This record gives sequence, C-alpha cells and structure tokens, in this order.
Amino acid sequence: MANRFVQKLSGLVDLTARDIVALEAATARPRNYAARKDLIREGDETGAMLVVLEGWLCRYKILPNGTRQIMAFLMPGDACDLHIKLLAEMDHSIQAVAPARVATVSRTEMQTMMQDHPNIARGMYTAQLVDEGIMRAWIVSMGRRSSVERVAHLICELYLRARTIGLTDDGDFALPLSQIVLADALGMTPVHINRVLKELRLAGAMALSRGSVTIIDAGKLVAIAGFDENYLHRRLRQMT
Amino acid sequence: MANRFVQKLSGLVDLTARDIVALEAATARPRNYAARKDLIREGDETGAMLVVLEGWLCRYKILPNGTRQIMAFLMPGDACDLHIKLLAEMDHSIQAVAPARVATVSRTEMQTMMQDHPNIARGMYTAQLVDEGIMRAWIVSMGRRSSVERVAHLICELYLRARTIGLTDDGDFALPLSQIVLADALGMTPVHINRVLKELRLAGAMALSRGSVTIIDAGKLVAIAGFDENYLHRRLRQMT
DNA sequence: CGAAGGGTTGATCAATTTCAATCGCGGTGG
DNA sequence: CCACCGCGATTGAAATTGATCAACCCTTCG
Repeated sequence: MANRFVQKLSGLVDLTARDIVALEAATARPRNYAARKDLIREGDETGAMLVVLEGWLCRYKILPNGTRQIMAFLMPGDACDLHIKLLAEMDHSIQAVAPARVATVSRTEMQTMMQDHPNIARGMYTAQLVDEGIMRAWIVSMGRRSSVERVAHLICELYLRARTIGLTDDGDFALPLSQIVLADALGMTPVHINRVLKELRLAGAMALSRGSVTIIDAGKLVAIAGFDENYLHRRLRQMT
Repeated sequence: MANRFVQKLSGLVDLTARDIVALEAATARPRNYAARKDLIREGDETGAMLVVLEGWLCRYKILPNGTRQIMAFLMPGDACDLHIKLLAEMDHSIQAVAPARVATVSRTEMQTMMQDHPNIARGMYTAQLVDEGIMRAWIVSMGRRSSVERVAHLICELYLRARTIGLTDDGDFALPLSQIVLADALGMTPVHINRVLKELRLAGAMALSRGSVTIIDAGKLVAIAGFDENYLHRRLRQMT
C-alpha cells in the first residue's frame, strides 16, 4: 500500500527518489490507535509531529459546559504541528475518530530532513498554508452558512481531500464519522445533522450510510454548498 | 514610537541587538492605507508578507449571497502569510479596518533574514503557531458559544493581544471596529451585536463606545466568555 | 444644510435546539 | 444460542435563540 504521506506531498511539490526514501524512513515505525483514543490532550507538554498514515484523527476541544467542538479532521497523508515544540503546551486535544495508524517524527528529525531535502521543506510549508486555508474556510462556514450549506460544504471538502490521496471510488468514499462527530465538527446538534442529511438525501445530492458517503449529484451538492475549491490549492505544480 | 513588530517578537523569543536592527531595516518603508482599503483581494497572485506597524487589518471573504465573514484581525506587530509565495493565489482578501501603516517584506528578504537570525526564525514560527491557535479558538466560538459568550470571548482575546504589545491603558483600549465589523467577525447580525453589547454593558462587564472598549469587570467578562488564555501561549520564555 | 453611515429599539419570523420517545444493531454475559 | 445493554439513528413537538423587517436617532462630513 502506498505511503499516503509521500502521496500527499508529491501532490504539492516534485519529490526526488531520495526525498521519497527519506520520507519513508521517517514514517517507518507507525503505531496503531483505536477509535476514540486520545493521542494528545490539551495541557500536555508539546512533543513530536504526527503523520497520519491510515485512518482519521481530529483536533478538538471540550468547553466548560461539556460540549465539544472539532476544529479539524486529519486524514491519511496529513501531518500535524510542524514546529510544535516551539510552544510549551497543547491548547487542544487530538483523538483518533477511526482506527488509525500514525507515525511520530521528532522536531530534530524533521529539521534535519527539511535541511537536507528542500523539496520536502517546501511541501511541508505548503501543506501548512493549505491547512490554514481550510481552517479559515471552516470559520466562514460556521459564521455565514446555513446548516444544509455547512454539511454540504464539509462533504465537498472531505471528498476532494480524499480524492487527492486516492481514497475515493468514483462518487463514493469511506467516511468513518458518526452523526455525532459531524455535529461536533459543524457546531450543530446530532438531531439536526440527521434532519439535514435526510434533506440532502431527498434532494438527490448525497447519501451517507454505514461509514461511507455516496455523492449522488455532485453539481447539486456543490451548488447547495456554494463550494469553491480554490482554498484547497490543488493546482500548485506550475508555481515557482 | 516603538516598532510593534520588534515588540511582538521579543515577547516570543529573546532578540539580540543585531536581530532588532535587521527587523527594523526590513520594516523601514511602510505604506499607509485608509480604512476599508483592500490590500490584497481573493484571487490575486500571492506576493510579499505584510507586517502591520500601526492600525488594524482583517482577513475576510465575501460569500455568493453577499454576506461577509471576517476570519482574523491583524493588529500592530502581526505579520501575515509567511511563505505565502508557495501558493499560487490568495483564497481570501485582506483589508484595513482602521487606518493602517503596513510594511511589506518579500519572501527572499524574509528567508535571508531568517537564515541569518535564528531567533527571528523561531519567533516567526512561534507567531504562526499562535495565529493557528487563534483560528481554532474562533472555530470553537462560532460552533459552541452563544452570542453573548462569543462577543465576550473576542473582547477578552483582543484585549490580551493588545496588552502584550502595549496598546492598553489599564482596562481601556482602542478598538477601532464598528458593530458591523464585529458582526462580520462573529457571524451575527449588527442588530444582534448591538443588543448583546447592551446586555454586557447592563451586566457591568464591559462597555464599547466611540472606538474604545472599557473592561468594567474583567472577572465577570472572563466568566461570561468562559475564557482560557492558554491558546495565546503568552508564557514562552522558558521553553527550549 | 443635507446626506450617509452607524447605532438603537420594537415587533415578528425562521432556524435550530431541546426534550422525549422509539428503533435497530453489534457486542456481551449467561 | 439468546436476552440484554448501550450507542447511534430517527422522528415529533415544544421552546429558544438569533435573524429579519422597519423605524428613528445621532454624528460626521462634504
């Protein structure tokens, strides 16, 4: 099975065979985590950078009133928190939302690799910029989109991200997220998520069941979401 | 008047006299922008990094339905989009919300400075991590806080950020944001912002008028917001 | 002096949450 | 093997939050 980290970076920059060897070596000893297992908790001292090879993680925070907000999903190929060692402690937690295989790369290891492999450095910085764009898109969704638009937008985003790392099968892809997790990510109640999903299904746009999404009518879904993929910056090869 | 960029970075890392000279040289030729002036528009080719010296900017995006969402405020000392040249085009716009004085630093200039001044490099990466934490906090606010909590939380954040660069005067600070701008930042309507501000004033927590905020009872405001300053990472000196 | 842009308030409306109940499924212990 | 349990999914009805619509006021600025 392909190394998703290599696959993702090679979608952002050109990698040489040497670069690929280095990336594979750095992620050669992954660990497995069960769903719902916390990898890092808010308040923990900062540690190594994580690289997701299989499965899904999320960043989240629990509020004083007990509600939870998910701020990001990390799927295979995604890395989190380059340079994180510069901060003293984590301001949020990271959890596996589905069974995951995750490699850890220490800051020094990463720094050495980035010094020796400028393509990798460029790729990492680019990935970080894209992740920031994704966060901004989430802010926009939460602030100014209705619940239906919000759900549709998130599915569009996740579908495209999954597709660039080869995890989609035509209009289908595995989405190992319960409606409760979706609710925590979109700032809604599980009850309302359920109604919105029904609406999208009846509209013939998409259907979610047993851990996988079927895009029934992509055009319709994109129209409902008001989705513009520019923030995912998928056309990078031609830049300097 | 102190160079706010220097002031901000020296709150994150120790700077030598040489570092400070380099930073001052890099920001020596700022330009002035009137309120509401766009510095960068969505779709523009990416350019230099901006450094705010005086005044306030915001990042924002206009949706198809004409509404606007602000995703970040940039105050004096804040820099935006280190490495931005790695992306082909901007996925959002940046505008002055108040009259601003802004320096631009090209990517090569910045790279040279970071190579020659490791402290500056550490400071820039740290600042970027903090900015990401701020974005995540905004996602949490939009997703899981009520309108009163949201307003209170934003004011707490802006107050602390302003204080670390020396822009506060006891419980007072200049907040050059109209209620309309606040509404665009918090995903609410101006009408509702107005009612929430009234509520906070009547509760004796804070008051906003003519471009400045007075924190009447900080404890009360923090309690209403459920504010935890950890995400601003203000105690960094002791790290490696 | 007049116009424009914010700020303020009231009344009504719509979206989403809350509360409550039921259903279905996979896993577990007997 | 089967009854039971717990969690997620689903649906209905009531309650609440925040949006919308519509004035009016005040200050600033040309």
